[in-house]
Amino acid sequence: MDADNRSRKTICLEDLRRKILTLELEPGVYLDETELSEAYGISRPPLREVLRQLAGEGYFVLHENRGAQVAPMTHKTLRNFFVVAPMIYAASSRLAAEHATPAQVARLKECQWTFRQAIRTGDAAERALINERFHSIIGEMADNEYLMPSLRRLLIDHTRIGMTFYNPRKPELARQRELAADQHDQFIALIEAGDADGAAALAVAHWELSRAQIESFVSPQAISYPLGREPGAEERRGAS
Amino acid sequence: MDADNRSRKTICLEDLRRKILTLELEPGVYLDETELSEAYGISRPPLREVLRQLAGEGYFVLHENRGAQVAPMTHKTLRNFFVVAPMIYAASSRLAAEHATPAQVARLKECQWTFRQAIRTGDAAERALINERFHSIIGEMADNEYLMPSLRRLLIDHTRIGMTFYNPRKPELARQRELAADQHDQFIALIEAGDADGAAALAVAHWELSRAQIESFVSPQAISYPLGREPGAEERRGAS
DNA sequence: AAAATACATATTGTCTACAGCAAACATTTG
DNA sequence: CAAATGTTTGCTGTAGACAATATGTATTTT
Repeated sequence: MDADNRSRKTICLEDLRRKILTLELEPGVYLDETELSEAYGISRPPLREVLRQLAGEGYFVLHENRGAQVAPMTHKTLRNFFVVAPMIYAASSRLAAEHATPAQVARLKECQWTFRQAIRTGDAAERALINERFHSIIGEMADNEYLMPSLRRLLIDHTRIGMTFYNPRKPELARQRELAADQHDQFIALIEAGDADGAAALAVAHWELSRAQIESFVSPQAISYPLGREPGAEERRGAS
Repeated sequence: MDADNRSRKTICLEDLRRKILTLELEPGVYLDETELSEAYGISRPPLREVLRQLAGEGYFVLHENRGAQVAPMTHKTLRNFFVVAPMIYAASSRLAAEHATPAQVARLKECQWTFRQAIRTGDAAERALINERFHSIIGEMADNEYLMPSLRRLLIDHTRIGMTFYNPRKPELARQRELAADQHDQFIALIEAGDADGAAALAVAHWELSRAQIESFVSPQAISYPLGREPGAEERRGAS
């Protein structure tokens, strides 16, 4: 029945995840069940199941009688993210180094190879998705069902934040991406060597790189105003 | 329509949670959708939505074409739990002390009052549920959507483990419960005072109490065999 | 003219009936 | 008698039709 062996329901699930991660579906927007079910060629009951599951994973917020809203990103969201991310990332990496199986390491290497490709040829969305998968695999290596839920939630918004603050005009981002990719290689080496402390430390460093990148967008360098004109004066004039 | 203002679907959701937390539904068992839907007076599609959501929260594991299985508890489960719990509990308590609102503190106090009652009059299941609620409220106080998923998952199994290793024959457990209740009072005081470090430290202490209790069941004190008879000799004789 | 209420419309929530898959049992054949 | 295959039964998965609720608009009343 399916060209793929994946069912249409599974396709729907994965496609919605992808669209949310890449911001193709913007945070906060409401989706129409009928439209979606028709788009994926399934009826509304299974679609609603999919939405419930994705709500459980943090992709959607469900409002009674109001439908499914793509998980919004507020100012508080970003703050909370910064507070928890390093702890969970470090813990995941540590456990990954302790528990990773050879098969998982192979998968991680393959993913990293794809990531290198994407850095050069791919677009921002593709890079973001592959990066998400890389860290997802590390999460799976950690093999801890109590840590995974928070990690999953973090990766969703880490990916979306990365997409939000992406700007193709900034050439220094390319250098930072190379650096990130180098750190990925180090992750693989440390995990393969079973170096838990090293992996945890690298996770923090990797996080710092990402954080600095985000912060450079959130509070960018001020432009130098001529003479002593008040910052924001133009905006006020334009708004009135 | 509803005697309660909660819909029957909500009742179903909450009742399944309760039954799983109290081990009324044992880990690993498979549930029949038709039976359940009839029991709660709803049809199968909304029931399936409920199951999907609860699967997302970690109460169930869904197997394709095989139905819903109450989340099983293996040896690995327990190990993983021990590894992650102190970190997440400490982090939650710290953030709770930093962010708790007066209204939330009031709710926590009310919950603690109920807990004290339950220690004397309630049964094991009631105590377990109220304890779960107490720590859930602390989680809500932390107000961090990235930390909450793991905390929720931990509380599910913490509650179930507590029920598993409960034995009404052990009088020293009553003393430990009093101690736990005292620590709850300290939680309230520290959170109200905004003492983040204190709350985090108390979380670790509270965890240690719980851990010691669990461990006393997992590896109980050996009985003293008369003379030099080999441990397990009886079992071997019986088995052959 | 403005506000409130009633109605119409669109969307979510639910139910019943059917289709598909899997496991267990019976039957047949080597 | 054993093993393999066919059949049956009971469950999960899905579809389409119906009910309920919320929102927006139009009309009426003050």
